[in-house]
Amino acid sequence: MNRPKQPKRTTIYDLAELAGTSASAVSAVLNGNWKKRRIGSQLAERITKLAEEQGYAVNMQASLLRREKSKIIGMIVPKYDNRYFGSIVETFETMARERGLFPIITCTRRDPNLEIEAAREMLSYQVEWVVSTGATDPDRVTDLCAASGVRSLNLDLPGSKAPSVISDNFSGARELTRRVLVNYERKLGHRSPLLFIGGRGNDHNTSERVRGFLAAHAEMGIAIDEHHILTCGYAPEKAEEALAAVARAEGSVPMGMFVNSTISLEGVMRWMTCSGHTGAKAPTLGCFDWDPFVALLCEDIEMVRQDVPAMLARVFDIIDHGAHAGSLIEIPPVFI
Amino acid sequence: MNRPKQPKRTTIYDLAELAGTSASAVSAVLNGNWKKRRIGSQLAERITKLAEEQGYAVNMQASLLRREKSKIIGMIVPKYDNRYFGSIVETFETMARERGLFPIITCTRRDPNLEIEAAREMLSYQVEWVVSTGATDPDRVTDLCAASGVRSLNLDLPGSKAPSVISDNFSGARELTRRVLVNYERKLGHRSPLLFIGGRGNDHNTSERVRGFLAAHAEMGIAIDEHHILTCGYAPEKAEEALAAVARAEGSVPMGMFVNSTISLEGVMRWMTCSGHTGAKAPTLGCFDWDPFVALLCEDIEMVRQDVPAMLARVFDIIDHGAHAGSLIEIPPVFI
DNA sequence: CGAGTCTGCTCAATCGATGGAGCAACAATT
DNA sequence: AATTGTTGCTCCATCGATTGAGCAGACTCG
Repeated sequence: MNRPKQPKRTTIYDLAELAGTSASAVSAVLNGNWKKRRIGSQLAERITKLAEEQGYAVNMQASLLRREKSKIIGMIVPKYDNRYFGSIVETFETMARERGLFPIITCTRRDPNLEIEAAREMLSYQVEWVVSTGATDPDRVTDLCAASGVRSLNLDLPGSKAPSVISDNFSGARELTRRVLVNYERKLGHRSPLLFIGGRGNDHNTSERVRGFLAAHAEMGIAIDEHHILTCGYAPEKAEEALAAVARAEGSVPMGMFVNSTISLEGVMRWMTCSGHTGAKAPTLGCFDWDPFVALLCEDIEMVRQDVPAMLARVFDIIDHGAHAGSLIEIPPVFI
Repeated sequence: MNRPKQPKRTTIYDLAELAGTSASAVSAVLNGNWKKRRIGSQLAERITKLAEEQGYAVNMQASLLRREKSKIIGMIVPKYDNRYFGSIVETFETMARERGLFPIITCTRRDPNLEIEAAREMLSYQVEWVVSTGATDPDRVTDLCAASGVRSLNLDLPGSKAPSVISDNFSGARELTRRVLVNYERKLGHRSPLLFIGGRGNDHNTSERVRGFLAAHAEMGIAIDEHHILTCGYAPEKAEEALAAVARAEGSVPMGMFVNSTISLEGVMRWMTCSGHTGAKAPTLGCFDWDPFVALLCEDIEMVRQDVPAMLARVFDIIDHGAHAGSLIEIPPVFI
């Protein structure tokens, strides 16, 4: 730093004074429409240089207050603790920036109140769009946004009042179940129904995956034990406890499982480790989600990878070109 | 929605008109200092109810423009693809909110230009602090911020011009190395030097970890092969290639390794899988970072977990109470 | 030469919220 | 009755950038 530290930030008025010109000329030059405003190129250059020297940065608050569009886009996301949401956020940020939008992301830790709180805060920042990812109650967010004339959009979990982009849970789950059933038969020499674990029974994704799970069993003529559909929630502890409970009640646990997310898988694996179901005694697994370490380290698991790039491409397609309020776009997940 | 959709957002002027009062009364009521401004409680209540009914949300742009402090705090983060950065971001968000700060987070994908670009953008939004996490060139960010009178702070990787909060890499690496050396001896019946892989040779964390790695070897009287310190970068592919290159050149690879991050570990495991170093032939591993699936699935690995809550506690301690510009705070990582 | 056009700029209102200053109206005190 | 104090509000300048309107001066053309 060769300049004395400013007590206040440099403004266009400071630059105008330094350049011996007016604030509006400075503004026009710095936001690029000086040609339209017929500012001479010499003056433009002088102002640009001065701005650089002074380390000038627009005051967005002032700029946005005056402008009609904020170019800010908000995203609500439940957690950062798995690859799926991580890549959603990273892709979202990148794609938003490519379009000249400024992304604001808030993690709501699966707390419905925080979701609303976060949405409200985003509205205060004049966001143009709110993307609710995996929201517990997306329609409430949509209502809140609509009341302020802000458009919204659901990702991962659908809502009824805004367009939704989600994975094709039914087809993905059916295919995943098929594969696990085949693996199971190959390994143990006989057919047997799988156990479904993880997720919330009343969320769309989980119920669609259960439907796919049941369809695959039906296709292969395998009867299912309804007690083995454990939609116990997403937290690892829940899955761990649910399996332990089944083991306690029935003396054993099915040796083939459909796990609804990597988060639940963490609980399943904890249970496997604690109860000694490892190595040869490890169950045949399928997981509706992907993690690189599991893919590398786990012998007997089939993973579906949700197609995050395709999902976000659709999200921005809707942002750029619109969609019907209740439309549901289902993106096929990828098998590796 | 029982109200017609507003073409424009509700402002305090709209509310003032509806309540038959002035905008300043509305403002005073809604930002909570109506007692100081001697607004009657009946009017206050009426305004509050109206605001609720109309779904009013302050225009932060206008509010911040007028106020002296923005209460916005920025964080730059390299990636969202591992648990370490994920929990940094999640903890940061939570702690910022607890203090009434609004967090803005940008992922720079380890691109030095994006780091500067992101910092510049944050300055435009009048952030009060910028936290550079794992930044390639943190001092450049600090300079940029200082030129606008904005304070900054480094996390994970230190800089020389702003206070830095990092892991105690030396002690952590020394202890981790000791443990892996012991595990190796227990498993194979003899002592042998480990291979170090991952990270950038010229970054502070990596060089400190190498120092700890060497110290542990020296303590135990084990000589090291300098060719086996592979600071090949962070990307998984780099680690994979580096190991393949050693195998090609020397015919084999040391059966004990110190891996510098989970990202590099991903590459190491890919190499292990591809080259058949699994099961009994798997190397004894240590990883300076933690991942739940690795911890559960990998037999022969020792992991250090960086103490994210403690690190962020110190970060906010500095934000709340200050620290010297160049101070370096080292947080001991946790062994599980 | 005067009217019209073009160039290069400045003026001033504006966005919405905030807060210092001030003004009625009424109560309390001397 | 005159003064002082209190309550409950309103007025208006302000934050910094943007933009429609407008104004000199130079240049063009019939």
